[in-house]
Amino acid sequence: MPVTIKDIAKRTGKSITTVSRALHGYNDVSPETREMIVRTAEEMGYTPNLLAQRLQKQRTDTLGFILPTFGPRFSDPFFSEFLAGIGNTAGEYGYDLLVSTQPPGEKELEIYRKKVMGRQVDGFIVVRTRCHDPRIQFLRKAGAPFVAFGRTEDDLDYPFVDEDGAAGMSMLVEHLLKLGHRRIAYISPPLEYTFARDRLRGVQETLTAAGLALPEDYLVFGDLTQRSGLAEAARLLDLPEPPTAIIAGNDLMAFGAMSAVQQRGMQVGRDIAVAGFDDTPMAETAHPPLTTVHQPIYKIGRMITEMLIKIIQGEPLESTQIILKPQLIVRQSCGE
Amino acid sequence: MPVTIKDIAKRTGKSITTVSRALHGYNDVSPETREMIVRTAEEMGYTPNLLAQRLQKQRTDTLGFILPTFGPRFSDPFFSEFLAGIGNTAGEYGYDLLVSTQPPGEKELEIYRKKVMGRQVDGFIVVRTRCHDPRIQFLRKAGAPFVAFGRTEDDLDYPFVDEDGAAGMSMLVEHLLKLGHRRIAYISPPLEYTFARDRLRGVQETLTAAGLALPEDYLVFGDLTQRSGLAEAARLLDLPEPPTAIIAGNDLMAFGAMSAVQQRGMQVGRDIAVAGFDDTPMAETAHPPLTTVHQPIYKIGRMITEMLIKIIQGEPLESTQIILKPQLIVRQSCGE
DNA sequence: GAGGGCAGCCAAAACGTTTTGGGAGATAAT
DNA sequence: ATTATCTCCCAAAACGTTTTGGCTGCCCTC
Repeated sequence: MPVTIKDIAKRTGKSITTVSRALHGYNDVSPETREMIVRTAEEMGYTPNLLAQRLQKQRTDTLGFILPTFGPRFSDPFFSEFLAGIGNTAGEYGYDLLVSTQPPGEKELEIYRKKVMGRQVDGFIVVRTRCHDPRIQFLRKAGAPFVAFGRTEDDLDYPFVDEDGAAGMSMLVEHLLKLGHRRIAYISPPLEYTFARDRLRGVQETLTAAGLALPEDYLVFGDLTQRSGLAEAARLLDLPEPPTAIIAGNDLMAFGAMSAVQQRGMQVGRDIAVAGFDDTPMAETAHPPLTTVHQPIYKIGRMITEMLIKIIQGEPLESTQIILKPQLIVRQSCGE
Repeated sequence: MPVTIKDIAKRTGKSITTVSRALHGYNDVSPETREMIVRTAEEMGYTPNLLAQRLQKQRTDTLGFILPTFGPRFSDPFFSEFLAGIGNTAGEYGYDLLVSTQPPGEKELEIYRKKVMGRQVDGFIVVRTRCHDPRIQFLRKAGAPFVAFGRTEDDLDYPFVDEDGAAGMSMLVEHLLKLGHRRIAYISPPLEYTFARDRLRGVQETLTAAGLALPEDYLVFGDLTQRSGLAEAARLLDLPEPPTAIIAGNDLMAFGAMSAVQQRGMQVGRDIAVAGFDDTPMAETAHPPLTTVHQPIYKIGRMITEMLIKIIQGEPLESTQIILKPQLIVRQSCGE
């Protein structure tokens, strides 16, 4: 049996109220009584029952996060880092983190519903926003606090942090153009994701502005995994007129593309340029080091968590919609 | 105001008891009443308050998992996959997953204490066991259900799943010996981890059995990151008599080692062999594909979660201490 | 010596459930 | 006509807290 406040009351001969108030530092308890209560609490190894506290307080001090897993062998360095960001921040502010893993789809919304309406979490962190995201529509309607990583295409007013993916891609394409590339291909993430559209738009607009275009067979689609990056890059390389540069919509697919190039005995950075997006930790230590667009993933995790906590606590936010300017990281995978 | 069972009682004119029992399918409620109650509950958008349910039931239906993050840019594909395994399994069994991120150290135990004693979780999943692991000692003493991924060196009786790291390394070293390598170096994870000792032992014993030894300058230590794999491999390659094969204690460090080799203009698999351990998804799509020892990470996550849930529910386990036989995955990073 | 103010304490309600231990009324068995 | 057996229902306690709205003495002040 765990020891409760009632046990302490009995032991000290004080009332439940007094014990509770003593432990919380109210000033209507005499110093001696407080001291005695605190001491016995410690002696008896008292730990408050968080469930009871929360039920009473009507707050859970818990943040919800649903990790979009795709298939069993899910492994995305992006999310490890993001999770570290929100986990550490939540911990610092005294919040817990309730994580569910769920592929997008049918049951996804049901989880959000259950957690929110069952008052299991105070707020949600939503990632990988889709163009018309049912999760955001639901959370808005339910009046639940949340912050999203990424925008939707519906013109809704809700708090989010996002990176300017179009600008990032634009910088990347400019860089490749400057290096003399004219045949640039793009491996896009699925277009249901808003960030995928942004990035694609960045690629297309910049090419168009340079008097080029993104030919149909230079635009292929991967599912964000390394494996699909390899497969799609292979298809590009096997074209009658293969590209001289391949941009992938995220680092993971870029790594796959690098492997595809190398499998053909070519050298990345010399024979063909490969670039990614995200700047995951591996980009730096890959061979050759990957030219990519930096997203401060960990920091974004922190920002989003802090925003969410402020919203929950009713504090005002300086700005509710934040779009970060990307940064081009030039390494060796596109040559000099 | 969320709608409660009391509201339904008022609306239907039935008692709170009856509403609760109707919603839970007890058979002492007439079919008509039940039907009516269920209908109004739905109409009113009732969702049970999980906090209240849990307080009453004295069970949280929540599993705890503390993710050991090292530094802000934490990103370990191993844990993504493991997390997917436990997350999905927990979800299937109706359990929630409470995740904390915490570097090993001081405050670590405090978190375990708070979650367990505060009755916030029904049980814990412990990973990256250390030789004398204070977490395991604590959980045992507290009588909290838990299952560990990995053993300790204390001879304690507690449920765990582990892979036979020594056997795995043994197979790997045998493989390299068969390929003719005699100068084999090893990048070890920190020896505070039990798995690191196992793997090192496997390397040493197999080399010794072959009449070789692991010279002192061929044994270096990394911190499991790709970056440290690169740095340590660089040191090995700069030795007056560099090794012809480098084994890394995990895949991530092996990737770093591959980069170090390639940076020196050498070709992995031809000029020098590199091998890893874990068989993370990237091993297959790396260039060259990495020879490594397979750990069914996702499946282990599932197994551990299922074991923990059984323990919590008081069901008997077929076996409480499981040691999996490893599997050598030969790819191209060690040549033919 | 009445009144005010203060320090220190506490009973009871509340949070939203589930479960216990009945109890009323109808029907069936003796 | 009594007893037993159902069927359907419910009041109240319990889970472990926090908070509200007191109360009791004591000391001061006039």
